[in-house]
Order: sequence, then C-alpha cells, then structure tokens
Amino acid sequence: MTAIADVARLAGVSKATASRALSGRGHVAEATRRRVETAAAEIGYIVSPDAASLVTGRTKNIGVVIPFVNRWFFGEVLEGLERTLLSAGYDLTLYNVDGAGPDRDRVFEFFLARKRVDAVIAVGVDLAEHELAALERRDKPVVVLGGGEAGALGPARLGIDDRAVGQLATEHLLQLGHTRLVHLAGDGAAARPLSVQGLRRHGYLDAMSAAGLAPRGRAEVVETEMTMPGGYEAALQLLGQPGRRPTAVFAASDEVAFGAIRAAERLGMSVPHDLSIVGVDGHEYAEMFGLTTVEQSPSGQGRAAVDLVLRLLGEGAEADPLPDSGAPLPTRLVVRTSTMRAPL
Amino acid sequence: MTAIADVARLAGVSKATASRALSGRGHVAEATRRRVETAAAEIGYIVSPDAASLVTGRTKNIGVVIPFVNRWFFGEVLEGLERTLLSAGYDLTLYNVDGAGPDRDRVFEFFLARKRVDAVIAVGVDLAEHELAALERRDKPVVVLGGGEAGALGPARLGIDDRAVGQLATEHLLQLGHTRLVHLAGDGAAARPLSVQGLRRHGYLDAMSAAGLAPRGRAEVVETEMTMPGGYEAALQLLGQPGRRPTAVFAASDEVAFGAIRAAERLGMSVPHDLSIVGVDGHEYAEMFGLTTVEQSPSGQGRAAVDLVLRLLGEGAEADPLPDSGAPLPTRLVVRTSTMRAPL
DNA sequence: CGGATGTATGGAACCGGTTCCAGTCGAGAT
DNA sequence: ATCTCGACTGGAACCGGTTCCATACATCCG
Repeated sequence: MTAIADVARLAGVSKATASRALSGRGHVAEATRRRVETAAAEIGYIVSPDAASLVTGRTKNIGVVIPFVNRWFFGEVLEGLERTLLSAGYDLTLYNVDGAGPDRDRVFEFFLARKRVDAVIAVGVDLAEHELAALERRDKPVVVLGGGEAGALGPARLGIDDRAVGQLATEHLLQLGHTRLVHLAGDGAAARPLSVQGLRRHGYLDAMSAAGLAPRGRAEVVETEMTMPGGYEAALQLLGQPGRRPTAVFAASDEVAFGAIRAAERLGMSVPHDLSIVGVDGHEYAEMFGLTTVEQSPSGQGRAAVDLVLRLLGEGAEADPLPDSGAPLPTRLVVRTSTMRAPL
Repeated sequence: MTAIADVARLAGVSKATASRALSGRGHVAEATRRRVETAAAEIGYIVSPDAASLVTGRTKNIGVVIPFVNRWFFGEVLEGLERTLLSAGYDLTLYNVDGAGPDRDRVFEFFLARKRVDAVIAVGVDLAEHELAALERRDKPVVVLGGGEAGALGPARLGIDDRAVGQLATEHLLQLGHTRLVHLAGDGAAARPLSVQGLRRHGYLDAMSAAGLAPRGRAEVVETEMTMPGGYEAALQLLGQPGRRPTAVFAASDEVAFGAIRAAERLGMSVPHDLSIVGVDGHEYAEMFGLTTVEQSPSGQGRAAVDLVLRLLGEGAEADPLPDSGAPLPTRLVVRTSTMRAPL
C-alpha cells in the first residue's frame, strides 16, 4: 500500500535517495535524511522485507531445527535463541524435526533449501551428509548445538563437553565412597557413541574404569527415554529387582533423575540415605527436588549459537574476533541433598 | 542462481508458461507441463519465495505468539501447530512474548506488522486493543487460542471451556464427599477473571457455591505460578499450617498438581488417603504420578487453530464450511489414583 | 462457412525495494 | 583560475517471480 516511492515523492527526493536515507547505506545529507524520515513516519511506511531480500539475498531470518520443544533442555535453548535473535532484529523459523522420515526430508529439501533463511541452527540433531551438503550448496551457514565430536570437520559446532560431564558426575559419586553405581543412560547411548547420551555414558565408563570398578566393562548401564517417566520406569525395574541394590545412580538428565527419585521413594527407599542420585542439566525443578546435578545453561547456549551464527553471517565481525572459539561451553557441579556418603 | 528464466529457456518456453506450469495456475498443455517440470528438476530449480510473495502478497508463513515454550501446555500446542503448518506447506515464525515491555511492542510493531506473515496465532496471550488493530489494519487474520471469553467480539477464538473445567474437577471432589477443599490457582486468577486461571477459579467457586460450601465466598483459593515448584511451595505452606487441613485440592494445572503431590508426601501425607488431588491438562507425566485430571489435547488445539487460520486465509474453504465453529474444544475427566472418597 | 468460444502460449508490466553508474556541485589544492 | 576530489543525488537496471493482455489456432455452433 505505502511503498518507498510514496515516501520519496512526499519528501521530494528519488527512490534511490529515500532508500539510502532509510537503510543508512551510502551518503545522504543530514537534512535530506531527516526529511525522508519524517515523511516515512508520516505515512506509516514499513519496508517490505520480501522486496528487500529479493535484491539483497538476505532475509534476516534464521531456521532452527529442533527435535523436541517439550523437553526442558530444548525448550530452554529455544527460548534463548528466540530472545537473542529477536534483539538482533532476526526472525526465527521453527522446524520441529524428530528422527528421520518424509517430514524431515521435506524440511531440508523444500523449506530450508529455499531462500527464506540466512542460516540454520540445528539443536541436538545429527545432520546427515546430504543434508549438510544441500545447505552448503545454497551457501547457508550451519551451526550445530550439542552432540557430535567437538573438533570434527563440517559445520560449526557448539556445546558442552558431555563426556567430561559424565565423568564429573560419576566422580562425585565415587568420591562419596560409592562402589555400586548404575548409569541411567539415554536411549541409543551405546549405539550412537557421539550422541549426547553416548558421550555421557562414555564419561561414566571412563570414570568407572579409572576407579578400577569396571575391570571387564561390567559397569551397569540401563538405557531409557530421557524423560521423567522414562527414568521412573527404568529405576522402578532396576531397584525392584532382588539382590544387592546399587547405592548410587548417575542419571543422564535431570528429568530422568526426577523419575528415579520418585521411583526410589515409591519403593520405600530414601534419597539420599539409601540411594544417591546425580543428574545433569540444572533443570529449573532441580532445586525443588534437591537434586545434585551438573549444571549447564541451555539458554546461554542458545545465545552463544546465535552469536556464532551472526558472526558467520558477517555481522559484528569487527566486534569480537572469535572470543570463545572451540572451547566447550561451561558446566559446573551443584551439590544438593540427593547425594551423600555411601553407607558403610 | 537458477531462476525460472533458466528453466523456461531449457524447456523452450516463455517465463510466463514456465511459471504457470510450475505453479499449476492457468492453462498449460500437458506435454508442455511435463517438459517444464523435467527441466526444473534437471537444474534443481527452486522458486524464490521472496519473489513470489512480493507479487502475490502471500508468504506461506504464520506468526505464532506464545508466552512460554517450556510449560507443557504451550510446548505441546507449539508442536501441534508446527506439524500441522508444515504439512500444509507453511512456515512458522516464533515470537516468544511474555507479558508487556518493549520487546513485546517490537514484535507487534516491527515484526508482525511487516509483510512476512500471512496471519497470526496467539496462544494464551491477551492481545491489547491496539495490537489487534495494528494487525487488522494490515489485513492479517488473527486466531487466539486459550483464555478470553468464548463468544466475545474481535478475533477468532478457540479453546476449551475453562470455567466448565474448573467446575468439573471440583464436582469430582465434591462427589467423593470432600468438604474441605482448596484451589491452587494460577497467579492473576482473581485479578484477570477472563484469563485461563481466572476462568478455572470461577468454575471452582461456582461448584462450591452450588454445593453450599462457600456461602460467603470463603472457599479457599491460593494463587501461585503455574509450575511444579509453584505448586510445591504453595502446597507446602498451605498444608504445613496448623489447624484443620483440607482433604482435597484442585490444582489449576497438572504441573501445579505434581508439585502439590510432592509437597504432601514430603509432609508425610499420603495421596490420596490423606489428600485427594485433581489437576487439569492431561500432562504426559500424569499417568506416572497417578494423577486424576481433566484432560485436554493441546496438540489437537494447535491443529484446530491451524485449520481455522487456513480457513480464514481462504484455503480449503470449499472443504468443510466451519464444522466446529464456536464450540469449545473437548475435555474429559480421567480418574486415576490421586483422588478417593473423603475420610469420614 | 462465418462467428463464437476456448485453450495454449508469449510479451510486457509490475511487485517494492537496492545498487551501479553518471552527473552536479562546492571546496581545497596547485 | 583550473583541476581534483569527494559528498550528494537521480536515473535506470535488476532481483525473480506472477499475471494481465494480446495473439494464434483449433473447435464447435447454427
């Protein structure tokens, strides 16, 4: 309805000058700029992003691929991404892609390959070779958050050191004198060693071996869905068995840990007196559960991913030249009341 | 890189014909269409959505405004929206807007008012007059999901009947013989009577009055954040007080109910023997907690919202002429083990 | 068999910006 | 005084599609 030509006419300048004045590119006399700006304000002019991106090739829009929105970690990351992108003037287009399947192919081939996004942030998804290649071919920077091997080739990666996290959590239990440990791992931990759950499991096994507790790799690991009911069911089954119970559990995520806490209580065990439990995430409910956990900041990771992507797009490149390049994002152990010294 | 002109040249037709063949609009001979299609496939042609929407004015993109992504209900709605939009060939641009503030204004004035979205779906947000007006002015249909008065004027509304939900849950407790009830309401329930939490509270009060239990409006209501820790803290405080404890709690959401269950157990009370608890949502964890709840289907609501919005946009208008217009979305009471007859 | 109707196609305008290129003009340099 | 340079501005091309209009031809009708 109201195009830049209208603004130009009203301000008595050419389209070219109006464009320069409003976008801030090129030389425009101060007086002219003001005239154009008031004219624009007067008729309520808003640039058409379509027209602009048609010619510039930039959309000010980032595609985010995420497998769940209703798992705490992912939801939190998403919020961090959204807020940061918004304040940078970018839109966020959401692609909720879980596992494989035709939907996933559609997203990559149809949606992402089109020119609507300037870059892609993938959260906790392993991109396949051909998916990466398709994006590469269209010159779309890709940032992967979480999972995978840190130093590997391919897209820019970002995330915590999940293996170190697993080690840290396990060592905490070991230092408390526990010797009968169990790891409630995420499903696929053994099958996909480079996934988040795989790396955490690896860290657990490392710590166990180092303590001489798993000479023949018999440190117990049970896989389950990384949700509260997942942890509940797994723990119920595990702790319900006759024989010598474990005295400590390393849960692959806080949600799993919550489920395990509830299962233990349901079985009449007291946490931490009969069972110590440590999780990872720093879930907002961890305090309420008194859960000892290895904290990370998913929203901070979202922010970091946005920073990185904007840098790849050449925004604020002058600002800070790769301040934290490559280093894993921070984590820290927070000890609460779900862990204590092993019983004698 | 590869434009429609290239396709046209390769197929030996004009741009106009190529466009018609690929978009399916207008008359094109079957043989020609095939030729164009193979040509397009050969060079890997993909339409530029920017160019297309520049001229058609449609972006195939829907803006979604949502206050949280990390509360179960909202996350679930978001997933439903995403999946449904995706399969309809639409993108979803996310605006995580909570409360008021400059960010919110930016979203409405800068992002949504631009021409990047064809319509807006607002989930659990009260749109202000001027916000609605701004969208109206730009001819953007708006669908509001959740909250508000069903029959009111203004944008298309969609949602469950929250007042009936509150009544239903409360009546369930009353029928079990409980007389000392408490309602853990969402914050702002009293202050904003048309909000989700306000309507649920209203339903609770209605049922209480009808049962003659609140002659002077003294049915107890405590407000809290609608999260698990919120329910936990509120219940801890409520149940920790000396005096006659309530025997039943109606929690405004399942997450609040989970917190209340945990608080009760922490205080040595048994659920349901000492305390019956009913929630609302049909949270995926409800089964694990054995929670009696009034179930709704947030992802189904997301789907319904998309259907409605597409109808407003004139897609599939022929298909079904307003099948469920106006009727509140379905809910049902699911009785589990968190409620039982009141003690004598 | 002439005119009406309809299908198939191409040419060209257009959507609303950005940017290249060229031209004007004033100021500082020589 | 002339030249040079840089700031400022306008004209026009262009991004990549869609769609209006005109034209060509085949078909159908009375």
